[in-house]
Amino acid sequence: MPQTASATTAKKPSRIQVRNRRKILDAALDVFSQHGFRGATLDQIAEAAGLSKPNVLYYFDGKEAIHVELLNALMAEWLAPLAEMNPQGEPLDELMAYIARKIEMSHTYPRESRLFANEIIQGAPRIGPHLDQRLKPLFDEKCALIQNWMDTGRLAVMHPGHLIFSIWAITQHYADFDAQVQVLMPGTEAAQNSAREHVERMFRTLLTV
Amino acid sequence: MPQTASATTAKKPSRIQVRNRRKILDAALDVFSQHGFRGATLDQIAEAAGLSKPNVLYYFDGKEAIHVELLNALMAEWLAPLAEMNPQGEPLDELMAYIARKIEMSHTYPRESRLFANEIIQGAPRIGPHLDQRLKPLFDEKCALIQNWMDTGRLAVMHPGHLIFSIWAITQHYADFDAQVQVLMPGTEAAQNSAREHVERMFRTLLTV
DNA sequence: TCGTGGCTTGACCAAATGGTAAAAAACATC
DNA sequence: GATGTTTTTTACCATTTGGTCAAGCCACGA
Repeated sequence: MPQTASATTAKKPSRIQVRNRRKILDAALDVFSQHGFRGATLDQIAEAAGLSKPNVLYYFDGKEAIHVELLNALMAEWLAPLAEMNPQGEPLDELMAYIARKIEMSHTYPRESRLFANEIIQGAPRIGPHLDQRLKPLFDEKCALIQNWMDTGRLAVMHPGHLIFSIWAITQHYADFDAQVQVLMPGTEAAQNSAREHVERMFRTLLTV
Repeated sequence: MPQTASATTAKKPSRIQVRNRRKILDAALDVFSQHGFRGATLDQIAEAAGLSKPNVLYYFDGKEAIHVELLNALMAEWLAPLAEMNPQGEPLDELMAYIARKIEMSHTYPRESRLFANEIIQGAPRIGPHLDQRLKPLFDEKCALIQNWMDTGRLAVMHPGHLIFSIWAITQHYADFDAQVQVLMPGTEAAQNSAREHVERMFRTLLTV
C-alpha cells in the first residue's frame, strides 16, 4: 500500500505514485468543483483521472480523503496573497497588489475558487475548523493592519473586514459565476481585461484618500 | 393525480394540494440550497417536508421538476428589483435603491441566493436558457440605461456591466458565504447592519460624480 | 532471469437513491 | 351513510454509489 502521507511514516513516493495522485487530484478538482462534495461520484473522478475506481481507492482512503487533501492544498495557496501584504509597504500599493493577485488567481484557478465556494455554501462542513484556526487569525491581523493604515490617514476610512469581504466577493465572482458572466458578457479576453481594469479602478478610487 | 400546473388543464388546486406543495417546495429549498441538485436526495426533501417519499412524488413529477419549479419562482423574484429601476428617476437614487433592495433580499432570502449560486457554479445546466432569454435582455437594457446616465454626467463613469456584477457579487456574498462571514465576523445584527452600511457607502462613493 | 513488492483489475457487496404500483385511508358529496 | 375522488402508505424495483477483496500484472533490483 502507498503511504498515506503520514507524518511519521514518510518514505519518498514512487514516480507512479506521484503521477497518479496528481491525476486523481486534478480529476477530483474538476468533479468536486462542478458538483460539490455530495454530488460528485468516485466513478466520475476515476474516469476523469483515467483510472479504475479501485485504483483510485488504492491511492486515497476514500472520497472524503481526496476532498480533504484538495481543500488543504487550496487553503495554503489561497491564504498566501493575503499573508504577503506587507506592513512596511505603501498601503495603497500593498492593497492594490493584493487585489491584482486575487483577480489573477480567480482567472488562473477558477476550479479552486469554485471548490471553495461549494464548500462554504454548504456550510463549510469539512473546512470549518480550518477557517477558524488558520483564516481567522490572518484575517484579524490584516484587518488590524488596514485599520492602522486608515487611522494614520494613509487610506480612505472604511470597515477593514467588509473591505476584505468586498475584495473577495468581486474577485471570486468572475470565477464562481462564470456561467452567468459568459451569458451576459460574451467574449473571452477583452471581457477578462475589462473586468480586471474595472475592479482595480474601483478599489483604487475607493481607497485613495 | 394532482394537475401538474398544465396551462390547459387548470382546475383550482385543493387546499391540501396548496399546503403540501408549499411544504415540499420549502423543504426542497432547504436541501437544494445546501447540497446542490445532485447532492440533494428525495428522502431528505421528503423528511424535511414531513411527508413520505412517494407522497412527495405524488405532487411533483420527480426530483428535477421540484428543482425547476424552485428556479422558476426564484428568477421571477430575483429579477424584479432590477426591472424596477426607473429610467425617469434620479440616477443615483435609483441605483442606491436597487442596491438596498438587493442587500435586503440577500438577508431575507439567503436560501434562494444559495440555490441560485449552486446552479450557476455548476454551469447553469438547468437555468441556462432562462438566463439567455430573460436575464440577458433585462441586463442589456439596464446597462444601456446606466450608460446613458453616465454619458449625461449624472453618474460617475464606469463599465455598467461590471458595475452590476460588482453589486451582485457583494450583496450575494453575505448570503452565499455566510458560513465564512460568521467565522470571521461573529455577531448577528450588528454585523448585518455594518455590512449594509459599508456596501451602501461604498457604492455611493463610487457612483457620485 | 527470477523473485518480490508495488500497482492494477474484475468481480463483488451492502447501502442508498430515484422512482413505481396498488392497496388502504381520508375526504367530499350527495 | 353510500359512493366516487383525492391523498397517503406499504411494499417493491432497478440502478447507482462508496467501498472491498483476492487474484493478476509488471517493473526493477539481485
